Amino acid sequence: MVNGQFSKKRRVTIKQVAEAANVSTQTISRVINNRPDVAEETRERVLNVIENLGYHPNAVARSLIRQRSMTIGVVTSGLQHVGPSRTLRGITEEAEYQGYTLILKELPRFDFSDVRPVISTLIGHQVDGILWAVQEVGNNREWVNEHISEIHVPIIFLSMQSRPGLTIVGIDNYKASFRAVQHLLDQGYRHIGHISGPLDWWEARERKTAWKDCLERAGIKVTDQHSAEGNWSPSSGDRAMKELLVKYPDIDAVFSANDQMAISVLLGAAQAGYRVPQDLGVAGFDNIPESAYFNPPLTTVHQDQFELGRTGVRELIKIIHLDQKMDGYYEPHTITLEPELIIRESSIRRKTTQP
Amino acid sequence: MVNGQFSKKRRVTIKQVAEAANVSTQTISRVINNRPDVAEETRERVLNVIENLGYHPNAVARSLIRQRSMTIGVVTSGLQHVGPSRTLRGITEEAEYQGYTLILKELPRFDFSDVRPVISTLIGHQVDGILWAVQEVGNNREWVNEHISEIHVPIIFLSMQSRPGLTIVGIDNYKASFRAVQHLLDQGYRHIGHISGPLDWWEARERKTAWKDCLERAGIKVTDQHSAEGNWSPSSGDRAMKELLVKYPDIDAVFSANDQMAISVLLGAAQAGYRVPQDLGVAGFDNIPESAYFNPPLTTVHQDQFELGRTGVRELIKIIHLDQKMDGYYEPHTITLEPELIIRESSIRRKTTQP
DNA sequence: CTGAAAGCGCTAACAC
DNA sequence: GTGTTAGCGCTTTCAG
Repeated sequence: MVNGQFSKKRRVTIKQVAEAANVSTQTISRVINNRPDVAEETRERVLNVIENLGYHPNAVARSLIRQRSMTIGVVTSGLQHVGPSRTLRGITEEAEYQGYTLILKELPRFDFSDVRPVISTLIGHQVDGILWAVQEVGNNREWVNEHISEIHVPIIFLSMQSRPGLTIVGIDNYKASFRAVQHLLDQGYRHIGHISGPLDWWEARERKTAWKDCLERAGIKVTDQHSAEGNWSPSSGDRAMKELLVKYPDIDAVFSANDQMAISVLLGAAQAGYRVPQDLGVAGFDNIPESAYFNPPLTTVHQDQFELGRTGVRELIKIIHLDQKMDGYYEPHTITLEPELIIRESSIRRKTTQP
Repeated sequence: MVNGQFSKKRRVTIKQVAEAANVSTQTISRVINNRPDVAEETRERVLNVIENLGYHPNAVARSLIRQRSMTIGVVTSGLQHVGPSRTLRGITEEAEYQGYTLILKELPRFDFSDVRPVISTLIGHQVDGILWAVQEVGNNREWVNEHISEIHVPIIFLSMQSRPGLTIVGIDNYKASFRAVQHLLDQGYRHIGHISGPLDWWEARERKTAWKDCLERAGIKVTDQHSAEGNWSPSSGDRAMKELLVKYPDIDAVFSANDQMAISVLLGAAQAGYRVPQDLGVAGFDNIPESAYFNPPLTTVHQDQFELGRTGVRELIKIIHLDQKMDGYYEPHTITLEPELIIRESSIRRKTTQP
């Protein structure tokens, strides 16, 4: 019974096709694999039968005998956020392009650390490789030390701190943040506060450290009074902004660790009577599509998460191929993509006017 | 060679475990399937061996013999957008909860209609069911008429127009939009313009029709001058807003078909000297997290896409179970989730003040 | 160019 | 409680 009707139909097998076409299963196999050694006439007859019977080669049986599945396991988390889903978009596109099918697992939380069942499922499904597309949060990488040696398929990590023995694809959070803060300095802002992401996130720490380093290099002292911690959400940004306005009254600019919190900075500034960018410069991180239409349009860091996903898949497949050929030594390495600073109104200080 | 090192390790099979534990493969099978008919002592010994050898049951071989894979094929599109990815989040969670693994395919465009290879891949991978989580756009459902009968696994569609013979889970776009426009009327707005989504989208048409119907029921005449078409993006919202301000100078409210375009309405209004909500009421659709922090906070329709995904999986698995038991007749049906109107500042008209 | 035989890793059915 | 046999649907030899 299927889709409302009883369906006695069973799946069509290669054997049935063979019988219908009056050849052996071997010949069918040759046809569906586009082998050259089939008579043109036979091929056409077989293709016809395949079409008529609605035959789909059984990828499961094929994986079993070939010992490779043309399948990649993807582990992600937080798909409701824009970052992870843009990355996944890049992953699906590149995988499709390369003829790989994806098996998707989402962790319930970023800092979820009981990854054994997830890995077990993926390996059980005979994936040819694993793409770990979960940001490094808390101790959610601890399992790597213990279990990486048991994983006998190629694995690549996205967005994590570089460490020996692993292949990682990431974005240069530090350099990008440094550049954003430097831009605020260049515009004449001197009291630049920071709204960070949750500091158990590696990326949030990178961005915060860059902010601190950049200011200190400019001879500006940085204390705890100058930053507040959010959790990436607009509402946390709202709280952090209010906190910052209280504990850092001299503030004349904010570097927010993402755009969603930056929008609350803009709203909070308006409510507190600050004009942006005259009284308060604002810069964000992510370049979400809305950021160009914030009031005023937001200066931000564009990180190409789409490309991150694509690159991850591309590198993984390279390793899979090497692995399958069993030749050559493969050196784990870290690939870092360069984000770009997008300058918009929120940080362009007009000629200082006397209030 | 794996993860930087040559690895001679092959995958561990049930046979190797059996030899190491000095029992037959059958017993191993019993243990890994938690069958009761195994001596406690034997079970423990086997579990130990499994742990030591790092054995993972081969799901591929298992699917082959059991003729079911505990796998669901998910087809999606536009993961870079918030809607599809929130839906996917719901899908992954419910599937995980029910013990199903997902095979993910993303279509390159919403209106992509060459779906044969996608379906072929999924069926080839022996999925137990298919969840079609792509919105209805243009003629991207035409294939259903021709090919649905060839798909002999249960399939459920998300977010599409109800049609006989199919099981569909969707959100009541019409009712929700009607309610939003009614709310604007209740607040005293009378010249309510609409920025629609792209009209080849079924959902965009539903929202627009509801806007029109609601106004006409209130005795207000609606013409082409009163609406403009966007493509969901903030930049298209910006263009549409500018168009609307020109061709509908009396406008005193805007119902935007999504929040991303609504943000441009707010910015455009500010730039044109309209105060929101006094001079211009604004309502959106989606309730993205940022919308509560727009300036001013945005009245919008909350649609629970997360629940949409969960419900889709739940229904699909129900049908899969029915299908596998081969009993009872299953009546295709349409399930409609009710969105909720979230009223915020952007549409609450204060006591009318004389300018 | 085509076919026959063997087997991938697992489980259902049936012995014992 | 445990083992034996057969076979899921396909591809890989190897013959012809």
